Amino acid sequence: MSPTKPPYHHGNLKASLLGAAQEILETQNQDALSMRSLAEKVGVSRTALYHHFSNKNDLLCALAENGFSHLYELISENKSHDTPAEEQIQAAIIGYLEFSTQHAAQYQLMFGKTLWHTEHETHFQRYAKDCFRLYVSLFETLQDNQTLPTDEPPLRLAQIMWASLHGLSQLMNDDILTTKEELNTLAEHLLKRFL
Amino acid sequence: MSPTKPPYHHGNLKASLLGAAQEILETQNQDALSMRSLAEKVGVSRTALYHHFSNKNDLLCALAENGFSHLYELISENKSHDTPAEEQIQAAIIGYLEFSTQHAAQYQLMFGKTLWHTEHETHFQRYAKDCFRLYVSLFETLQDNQTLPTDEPPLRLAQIMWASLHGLSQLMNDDILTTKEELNTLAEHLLKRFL
DNA sequence: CGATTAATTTTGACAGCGTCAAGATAAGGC
DNA sequence: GCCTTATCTTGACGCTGTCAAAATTAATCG
Repeated sequence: MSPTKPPYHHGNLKASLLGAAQEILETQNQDALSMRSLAEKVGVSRTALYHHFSNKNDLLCALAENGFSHLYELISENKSHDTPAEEQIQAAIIGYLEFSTQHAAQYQLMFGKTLWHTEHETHFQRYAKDCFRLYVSLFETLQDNQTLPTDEPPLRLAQIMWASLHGLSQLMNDDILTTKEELNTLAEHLLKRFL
Repeated sequence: MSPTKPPYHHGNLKASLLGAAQEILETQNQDALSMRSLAEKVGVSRTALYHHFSNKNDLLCALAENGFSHLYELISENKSHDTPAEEQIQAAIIGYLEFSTQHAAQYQLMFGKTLWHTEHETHFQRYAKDCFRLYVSLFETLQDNQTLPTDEPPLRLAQIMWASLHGLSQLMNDDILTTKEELNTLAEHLLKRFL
């Protein structure tokens, strides 16, 4: 019947689950995402999920990792472009804030304590750190360009910038900052402070 | 027997509950704080709490408000002291980070989406905003002192500073920044960037 | 093609959660 | 001392994540 007929049992459940979960995150908030509601949305029984994710935390990790891969591409794009250096960092800031505010629930997940407070380093955490390393290298490039001051190591610059962007994102997503305009002017001031 | 004997039924449950809840937040994390476990810890039945807090959210608001009052005093102290202006802002930064990292779970609560994403403005939110206003006035004073540059309105300065501190706090509390030393050096760099 | 193995999904169950309704208890005001 | 009112308990409901065991289906091998 359908062009992409599910091959067996349900079909490729894992992908469907991730897609449906993402959709819940986009349209509702994080605690609307329960294993049971997700199962129902996809049309399988409550425990079918546990053959593809060992537990809820595992599923959340996968979703968060998708988020970091999104961020990874965003940073990559900015690096490869042949745009002026000053616009590059501007684009990085704007891009970051757009991502964090347009995918608020997913962003919350990516930086939430749930996935970071673990005994051993997880695959997800390694991926996230790779993402941050790429971010640091962007700052390195911009220092070589003389776009950014070189009085501090690129790691420090990147850390402070990330922390500031993270703080702004959180305040925005938690409705403590109220308007998008407020966010934009703050982003501008932040940029000015760095150049 | 005891010098402060509980006057009736259980005693002053509300205060006991807040105390016990605070203790859970200090020693464990936020999701260890359940209405039922709290009731058991204090020695009453599950639903006794609902005569003092209309629901769990209400209890969390009270805890978060305590946190803001802590922050409020912290800022007040810095303002009243006759210390040099430059040390004032340094103390404000250090004090903020110390509070946010030493009371991580409570801090999470204070800025978590749960308490901020509401239909109408709550008492808790009004209190928090008062706290922020005091913070802004600190920046105002420091601009009058010529300690801080006056090219931007104090509100913007305060917002960016708060966002940066908030971001640092979150990264630290979520174990994304790993060491206290890293936090301290970042705080120094942040201060340098503002002066 | 048929039988066996392996992957997948379901049903049933358990403990924990927040919270409502109804009843029990005890304190304070008259 | 009675009555009102505040306080607390027991019972219950629906929700959650997750385990064990059974059932179903696909893949594989002879």
